[in-house]
Amino acid sequence: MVDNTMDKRVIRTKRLIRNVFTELMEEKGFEGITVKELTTKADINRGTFYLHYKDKQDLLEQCEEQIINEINDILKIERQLNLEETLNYYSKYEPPPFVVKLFDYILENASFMKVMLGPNGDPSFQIRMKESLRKNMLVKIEEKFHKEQMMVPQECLLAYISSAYLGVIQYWLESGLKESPRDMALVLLKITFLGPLTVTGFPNTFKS
Amino acid sequence: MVDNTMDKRVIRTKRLIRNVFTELMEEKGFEGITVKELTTKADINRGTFYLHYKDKQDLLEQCEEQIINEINDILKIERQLNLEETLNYYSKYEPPPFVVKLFDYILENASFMKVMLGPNGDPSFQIRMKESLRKNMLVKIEEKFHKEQMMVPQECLLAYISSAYLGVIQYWLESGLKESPRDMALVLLKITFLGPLTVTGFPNTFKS
DNA sequence: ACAATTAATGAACACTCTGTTTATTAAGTG
DNA sequence: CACTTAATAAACAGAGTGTTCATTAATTGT
Repeated sequence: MVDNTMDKRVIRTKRLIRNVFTELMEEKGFEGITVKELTTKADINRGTFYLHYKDKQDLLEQCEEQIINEINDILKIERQLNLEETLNYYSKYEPPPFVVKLFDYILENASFMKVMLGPNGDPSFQIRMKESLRKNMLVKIEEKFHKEQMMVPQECLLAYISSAYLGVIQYWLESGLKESPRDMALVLLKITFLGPLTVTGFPNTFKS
Repeated sequence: MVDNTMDKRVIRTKRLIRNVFTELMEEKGFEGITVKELTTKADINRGTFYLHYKDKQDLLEQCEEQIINEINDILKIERQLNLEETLNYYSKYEPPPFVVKLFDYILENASFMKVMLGPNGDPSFQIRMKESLRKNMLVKIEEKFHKEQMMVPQECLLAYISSAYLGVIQYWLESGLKESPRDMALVLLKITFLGPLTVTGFPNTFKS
């Protein structure tokens, strides 16, 4: 537990640990990881691990903390974007830049994100991701609307959208990142604005 | 590992183990549970645990298997419901019965579901839930539409909707189950058919 | 370039939990 | 009531944990 982040040895060791940690999470999940195996695979002394982390839970939390902070930064920068501006982007078939940036960032950290949001991942990390998405929602509902004029409870809608967004991110990671960040941002924009039913192309007779 | 499910003692012991398991999952998560503590809290001999389960992983899987099977049964019974029929329900502001039944079942098993879908839960269980939802989707996209007429990749839309559904279920469990199963089913129906933007009540000028 | 600093190592420690086995006790069965 | 079998108690080796300490090696600032 030292915070001297300047020393080359510390940087090297921490990077080693984190890389092997990601691999092992993918392989056997957090439960299945032992500090012994982790350090053996990273080719460092087991005692060295405890110089930097309290235990493997602490390692997990430190990794997650960094990612969540960086994602919050991306979403925060352009927090001012309101619904009209977003609609304006949509009318030009152009996704808002901060959504593209989010997908760019996920792409850069794909291996970690894929593991943490996958079947061997950490559900509390998924919840924190949804929390970030909700606080910086594409459709900024809280500021714009009063609860009364909503057709469903506001909390339900926020849960719906933020979960849907995370789900699409999970699909993207799981299916091999074939679409571009820009395309993915457009997908979210389209489904959210047009609605799931409309994007299927089903002739929508009752809506008016 | 015995399958004599008739004996009163077996039923009692298994029920004890599962109840304490749910409590401990809530408290400290799967990682934090030890067979020792589990059996102490359940007031049974540690050896007895191994008479019924290979290890705690096996216990988790057996519990999940049962729930997933029962949910699949609920969703399968009415699998035949097609989009027109669902739209018909919607036009009468009445949710399809099988969606209400799903929420009824979740309510009955609320403590287990809340834990497994919460921050200390099992992400692979969440994935299996989404899988069940996708296979028996309210909007039965696969049968009804060709991929070409879709405005976004079909897989993305399926990920979007199934994740959104699960997210609303998670919200419902987390927020104390205040709404009725029928109300929750209606919420899903509304958001999915009208779209997230429309249900906010925002004047929708560009859609036509 | 060198002395000072400190990260990394290797070995050892007591401790906890695991999964299995054995003989014995107690409960449920027909 | 006799039979079957689930539950118990105690013991076991094995594996991983988190800590300590003396030693080695790498990095830093001057």
